[in-house]
Amino acid sequence: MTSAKKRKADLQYGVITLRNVIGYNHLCDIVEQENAPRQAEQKFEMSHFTAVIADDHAIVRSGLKVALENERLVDGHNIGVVAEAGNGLDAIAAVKQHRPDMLVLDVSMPVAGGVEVLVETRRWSPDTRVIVFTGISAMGKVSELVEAGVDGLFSKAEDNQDLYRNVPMILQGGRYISPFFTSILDNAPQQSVLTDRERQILNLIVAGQSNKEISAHLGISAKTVDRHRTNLMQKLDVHSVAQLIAYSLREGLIDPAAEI
Amino acid sequence: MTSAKKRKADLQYGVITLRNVIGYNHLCDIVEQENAPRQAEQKFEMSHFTAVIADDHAIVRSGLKVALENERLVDGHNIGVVAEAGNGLDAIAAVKQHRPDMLVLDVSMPVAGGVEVLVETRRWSPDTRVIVFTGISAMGKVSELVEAGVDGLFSKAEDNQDLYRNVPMILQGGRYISPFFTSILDNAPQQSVLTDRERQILNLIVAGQSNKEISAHLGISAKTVDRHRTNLMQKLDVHSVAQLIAYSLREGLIDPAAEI
DNA sequence: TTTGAAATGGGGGATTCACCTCATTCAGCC
DNA sequence: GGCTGAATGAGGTGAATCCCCCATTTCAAA
Repeated sequence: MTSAKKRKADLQYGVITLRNVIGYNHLCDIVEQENAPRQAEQKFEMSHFTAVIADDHAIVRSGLKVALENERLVDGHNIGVVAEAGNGLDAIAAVKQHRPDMLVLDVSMPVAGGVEVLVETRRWSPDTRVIVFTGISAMGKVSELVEAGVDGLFSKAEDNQDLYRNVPMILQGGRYISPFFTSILDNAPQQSVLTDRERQILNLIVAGQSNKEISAHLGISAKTVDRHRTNLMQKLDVHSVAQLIAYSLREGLIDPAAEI
Repeated sequence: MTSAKKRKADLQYGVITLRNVIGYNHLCDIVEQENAPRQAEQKFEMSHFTAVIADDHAIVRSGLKVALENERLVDGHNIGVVAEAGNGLDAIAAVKQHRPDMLVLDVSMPVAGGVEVLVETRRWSPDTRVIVFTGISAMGKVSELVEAGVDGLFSKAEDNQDLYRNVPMILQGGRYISPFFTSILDNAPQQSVLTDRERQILNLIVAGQSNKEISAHLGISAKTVDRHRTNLMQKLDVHSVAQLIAYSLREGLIDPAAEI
């Protein structure tokens, strides 16, 4: 009971958009399922695997398709790409329909992001191995993915051989995070030292709201917002709104394309 | 003479990094060369073309290589990829060495960006047709590329058929900007209403510097910086640093990955 | 049960920001 | 020569920021 409450708190302010899209009670259900043991081991003897590819760039999808279906790259494994998706919703639909052995996923996609697709895949097709192949390096997103239980995590900026070599192991139930990302996680100095409330207020600050506006929005005193702001800046070692926003950008906390 | 001076002014503060890397007098020389007529017509009868691919993601390079070398995609044209580059400097080196018929280029690359590679290519291999294939949509970068005289401009977010279909025409001396980007250029409201100095100060503001720091950096009074800041915000119709940064991000004036 | 972390709020002060008005210099243009 | 636009700089005002001080309450962990 207490652990459920804690989990609830952990998810509450993680990323605002995520909470708005599917609701955080729903999210808790997903985490319950995700923590249940998976039965991927029964596929040990199979030689043919199905895959779904989700990336907003067609050139990446076609490149991945060629690479995955060429057994000389992914050694000894016969992989067939049964569906491609150019956005998050299409990816979720494809997973529901095909329930593939693996899903290769980008993080930044239109309509629904990689994290949403990951948790929805766990819900509708828990046996699907989810491999995230992305160009981002923002610490926030990376830790989100790992906490959500991604099975494989590879960077587009690195040599693809790392991906091809580890696909068989992941298909057999293994889990692999590329050194590119583990070093990002290791080098995170204070990472998630921010409290839920601080994270929430950071989102409103970078949205361009003043202390007064934030206080009205949250129904608390402007002085309290100021208090949180001070703690925030001390923790992150920045000394102005501009630096605060620059930090948030690097960590992927805000969406550059979002309107003010 | 007057037009040359005007061009000089246009380039002076376009993007600070660009000016720092190669110097703006050098840039003017490149523009002179770029405006000179090209002699690509002599290749009308050739059946084999050489290409260099530059993209920081290996999966995109391999996908492009497969697509370009498949004559069913690029109809009737035999294209051979003679070199690949994962960053801007490698791309420039490859162009110098191979002087290819075409260069397929991404905009956001490590070490040197797509615009720098484009102007350097014009300098060292003026006959090379430069095709930019990118995922960005920031108005600033797009207009920069068009002004620099890119031969083809295609979006990764759109259907790749548009690229494949137009490569032969571009190889024969044509020029093609995808509708995806022309609509971005058309919808630009006021674009370059900012003066050179204002653009420069905007860059320092979004870098997190205070008026005092900026005044010290530029050797002018803090009051003058304040003056520019006020004009800046009036022109862009924003009322806080946060909104200012959000604007700069949308227009691609700053690099989200840059350190403070 | 104590301890501590987190959220809440208040007072105050130094600094900076945002936005006025006004003036000068210097370049290019008709 | 006069005009315009850009850059420069001064003075001032009200608001907001940044950072101290202080306190209470709640809740979970030791």
